[in-house]
Amino acid sequence: MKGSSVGANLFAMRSHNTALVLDLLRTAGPLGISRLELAERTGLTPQAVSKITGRLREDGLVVEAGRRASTGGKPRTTLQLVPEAGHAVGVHLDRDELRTVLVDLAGAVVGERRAALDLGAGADAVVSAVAREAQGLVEEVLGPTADSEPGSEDSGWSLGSGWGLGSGSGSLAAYGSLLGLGVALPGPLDHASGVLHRVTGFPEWDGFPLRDALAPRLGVPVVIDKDTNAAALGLAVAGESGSFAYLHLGTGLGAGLVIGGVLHRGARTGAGEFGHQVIQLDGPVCSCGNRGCIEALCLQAMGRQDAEEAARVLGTGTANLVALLDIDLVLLGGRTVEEAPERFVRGVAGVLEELARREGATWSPVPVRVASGGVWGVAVGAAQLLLGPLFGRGDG
Amino acid sequence: MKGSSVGANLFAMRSHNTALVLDLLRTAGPLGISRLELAERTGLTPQAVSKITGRLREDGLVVEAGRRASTGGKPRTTLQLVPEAGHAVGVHLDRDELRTVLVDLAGAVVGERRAALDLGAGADAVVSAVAREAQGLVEEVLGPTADSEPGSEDSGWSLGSGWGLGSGSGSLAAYGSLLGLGVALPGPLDHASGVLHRVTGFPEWDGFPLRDALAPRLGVPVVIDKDTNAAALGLAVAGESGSFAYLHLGTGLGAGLVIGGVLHRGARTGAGEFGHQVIQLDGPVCSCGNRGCIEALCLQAMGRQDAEEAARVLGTGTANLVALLDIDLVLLGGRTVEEAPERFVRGVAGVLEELARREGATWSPVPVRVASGGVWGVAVGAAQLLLGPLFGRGDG
DNA sequence: TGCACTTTGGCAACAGCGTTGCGAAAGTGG
DNA sequence: CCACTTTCGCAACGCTGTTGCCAAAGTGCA
Repeated sequence: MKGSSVGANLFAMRSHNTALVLDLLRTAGPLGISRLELAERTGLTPQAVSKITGRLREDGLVVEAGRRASTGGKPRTTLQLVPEAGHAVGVHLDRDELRTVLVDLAGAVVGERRAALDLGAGADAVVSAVAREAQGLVEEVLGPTADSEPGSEDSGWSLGSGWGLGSGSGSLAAYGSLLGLGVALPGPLDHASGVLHRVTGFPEWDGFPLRDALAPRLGVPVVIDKDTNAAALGLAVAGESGSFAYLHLGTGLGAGLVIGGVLHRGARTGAGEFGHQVIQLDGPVCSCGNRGCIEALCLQAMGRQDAEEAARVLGTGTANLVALLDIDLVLLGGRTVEEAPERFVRGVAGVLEELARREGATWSPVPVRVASGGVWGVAVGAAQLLLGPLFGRGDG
Repeated sequence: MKGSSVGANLFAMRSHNTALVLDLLRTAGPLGISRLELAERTGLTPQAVSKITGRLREDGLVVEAGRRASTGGKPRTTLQLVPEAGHAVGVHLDRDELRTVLVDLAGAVVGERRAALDLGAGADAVVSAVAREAQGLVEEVLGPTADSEPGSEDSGWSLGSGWGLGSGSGSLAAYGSLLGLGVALPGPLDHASGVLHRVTGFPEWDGFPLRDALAPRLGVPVVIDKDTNAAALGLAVAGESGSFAYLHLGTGLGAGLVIGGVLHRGARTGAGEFGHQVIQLDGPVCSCGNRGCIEALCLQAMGRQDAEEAARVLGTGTANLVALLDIDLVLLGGRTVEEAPERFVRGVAGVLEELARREGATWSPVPVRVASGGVWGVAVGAAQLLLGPLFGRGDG
């Protein structure tokens, strides 16, 4: 579990640099970016960038897009990511609904589905529903399986193949551009092993190996994570740089932490436990059994229709978090926030501003914003569990 | 400020692998470690390890130490770090005293000094005192400057030279093995620029460029950091692996966070602000102007001689931190802890155990221990600000 | 005592990485 | 039309870790 206690070799170096270049190409979007600009921003020499982008072009991930205006010499040729060269399915498994998206390499949502779901209906029913939605969405957007075209389409290359999952089996294995499927859901779980722990309110899920139940059935890699982590990862990939906290107000109250551009999961995927931070010693009893948790105080205030107090409670907890980690930004999301975004932003920002004023801080207070992505944010972030590693985000 | 947005080249790869090998050699201690064992633990091939250790031996950092027992073939040759090949000075600048240590490459303290000091005596006096103590300690332990031996001792190599600080100037520049000096002190400060901000209780230090005041005078690199960060770094280098929090109870109450083996400073060296976490909404007024801070509640309880309550307050704040970051270990240190270690350990551990019990946790509660290092821990950690980068710890 | 066997670790050749030197390509501007 | 600027690829290079091979240095059995 030590940070980077593993030796580097040439392959690792190439992967690192390739991911760096791909990430810049992705960020540049449809406008493209020139080789020299890539060189400046990575610190690599122009020649190294040429070699790397040459490989990417051979692999079909990148194409030349156009030319910049000349500044007195040969104009720069811009390069562009080929979005359809890679896809990932993202699934947001919530207590009462199932949102599924198909995301391309550029991070664009190219298809989405929504279905009602009862998390308490049992493992078989839920796993089947996820498989059905994912398969349906992929077929709808990417068309029928490539198998149906018998001509040996030997254009050489595909991102999704060769994952050693018994290729050929599984309903989605034939889609060459499909990297896999990410599933985001609430309860405590273990990202590394893909096993659930005590999904709150649904004891029958305790210990269920969700990843290993889905992967063989679909024939593509599956990654699972907490909903808050997925949303935070999605925001990080979408362009929020540095260190930030994503606070999710839905059925519960959780956080996703991105520290230095990297999602922080903790040793047991337990990081981000925000709702049960105690900010009122001997306060009201919470559903978790403890007293004075942020969640209990927040719910109590909301029950009294006292939105001001709820925002103050949330703000105090956020101020603790901001001070402890010295982060740059706070993003709010989740159903409850979507209902009255400005109120929560103002409430939380108010507490942080007062704190900064009181300390006579030399820095301006940490900004508070509503997270982009809306109700689909978690599903998109789930897809980024597979796309992120290509760009050097996450544990790939 | 993005994590690792910089391209890697062969030099970077070599540095990384060399640091990895050096770290394992350091950890192995005087017993030594064989080339094959290094290969297994780094994932490098034996031949690569042979090349790396060959360079280190040429540079005088490593020597062959002995042989292991044979297991049916040629016995493994063990390698050992040469501790005296590198040194660093660590300074703990506290409100009323100045502790200075000289640490060798293996992390052993080879000299220490303690002097009374008044942080309010003004910048000149304090800077002079630091310079005097450091210079005195180095001369005492390492002997008179190498300059005094005119014979061209061209054994080739030295860690400390060539730092581009106008070599030759400064009283310590002539010690080839001296990597530099680390200074740890309480107040808010900026690690990157080496500038102090509002050292609590001493407004005259606001904005003082401590690093740039010391470095030219001593002629060696100087790094400054918060006392809690230095102590945490020292513990990480000393062998505490994974993620942990170091809680320092001295004049104030602060924390140092090590996440995944790496010290987390935050964007403005502000991370670890623990004493002013609010855990009692509308609680008693704190010196910081806020209400219900851990520090205020703790001091209040201590004032009532209520050590139980103080430990419970500390435990509650610690439980918040542990849950938020999902860390593996809590270490306690500082003068107040040294006075009654067991009481604090039991108090904090009690809160964490109760929490785990209430949640019916599948994992055992996070362990709580007293930090090794005692009252010299901060000074040793300050020295590790310079030694750590050699072993891949920190921003070197 | 001798010989087969095991294990270590260095030498030499190698493949792959980014780097450097150089030149062709493709513009601008007088 | 030509000098100049800038981009970017080819070829040679230096350096990295890797592989194949072999000497060195032990153990264990006949």
